[in-house]
Amino acid sequence: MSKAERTRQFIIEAAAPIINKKGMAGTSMSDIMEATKLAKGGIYGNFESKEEICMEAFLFLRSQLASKLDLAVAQGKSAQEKLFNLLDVYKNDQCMMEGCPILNFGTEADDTNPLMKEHVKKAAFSAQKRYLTILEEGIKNKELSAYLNAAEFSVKIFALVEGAILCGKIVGTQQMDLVLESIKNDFKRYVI
Amino acid sequence: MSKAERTRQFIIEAAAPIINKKGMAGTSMSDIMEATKLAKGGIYGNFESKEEICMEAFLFLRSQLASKLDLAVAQGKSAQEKLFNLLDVYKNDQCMMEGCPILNFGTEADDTNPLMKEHVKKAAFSAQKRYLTILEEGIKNKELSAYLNAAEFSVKIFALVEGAILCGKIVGTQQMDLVLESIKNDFKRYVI
DNA sequence: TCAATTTTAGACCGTTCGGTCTTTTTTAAA
DNA sequence: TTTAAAAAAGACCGAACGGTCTAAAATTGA
Repeated sequence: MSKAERTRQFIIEAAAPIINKKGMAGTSMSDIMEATKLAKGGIYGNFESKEEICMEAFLFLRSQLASKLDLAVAQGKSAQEKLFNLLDVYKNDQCMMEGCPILNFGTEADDTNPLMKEHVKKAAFSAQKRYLTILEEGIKNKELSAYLNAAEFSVKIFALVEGAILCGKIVGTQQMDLVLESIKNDFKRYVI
Repeated sequence: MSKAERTRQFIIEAAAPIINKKGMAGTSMSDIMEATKLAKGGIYGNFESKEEICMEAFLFLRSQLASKLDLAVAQGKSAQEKLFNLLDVYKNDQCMMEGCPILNFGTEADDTNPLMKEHVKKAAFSAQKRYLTILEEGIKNKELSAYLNAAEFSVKIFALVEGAILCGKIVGTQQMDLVLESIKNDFKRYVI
């Protein structure tokens, strides 16, 4: 890994939480300069534009979150454990309190940035896919009722989780926890 | 209504959809000047700052949406009709496609603008309250099971609706419709 | 260790930002 | 219709914006 590659990665990781918090339009290059303690040249030597940094920041946040979620899922032995572990990441991980990048970047990019929107769309699909896999395996293993429509339910869980995060940001964590709990209750209806 | 009051209102209504779409940070005064065909002086004679315009824009969008929802609810005769009418506003009203102001302003304001956050919080509460009233009346009228926890379910509906809107923006309207339908199915479980 | 190369600093660029202020125009009461 | 008051125009402001470029510094292979 060359110096430039390391610096590039360092910039991405320093900028990502700021952009996630303040938004793409709301984050200035000087914010990123301050966070990295780098001068203009140090940054623009590694990136073409602020937009490129925003892209990479999103991809970084997305894969960072994906890793945490995948790990949580992997540690569950049953479908229920897998799903509940996953939901508990949202509930407990304070690093997550900056907010879900899908929610943050998605609401900002949808009308302004088609390329970013496409990346967010992919991220949403893979989040849904993660739910889907848990549910389908649960059905296959006879843990869950075959009457469960896994495809639909995975989208519903996704919507509930994103809605829960919004509740958490705006109203407070009690509401977020309440919604996350309701997902668990919905799920339990299908446990055999 | 004085000239100034009319102009003020005109600016708010012209700026609101732009701010809702591009975000507060992403909308510039020149965007607003272009939309209103007014010069700087015409705008700053009626507002102290861009932030004030953003505030008023949010309050306008919020009350505009509230009116539509309240009307839809009022036209329903049963609890089920009321709720379904409400959900159909989100499903059908293309004016709504700009996105829910609670979602748009909420994700941007949460870390940056405490006053705005407070207004969004109030809006979220009153949205939940609208669901709550429908549910509580439904229980009182023996349309809905007394076992329904109206307070919790109203928060869950709120989260699902906001999640549905996000799905609609990022992935597509089919997913939004799917989630909105799932709310109806959840609700039906409590219909007596 | 040294020289070629890569990487970073930071002065600099034009543009756009939000906001002010004086002048002109429009409004509206007499 | 006149005139005092209110409202809008648009030139102007300093600051901050994203981005460039050259010179200095740090890295790296020999």
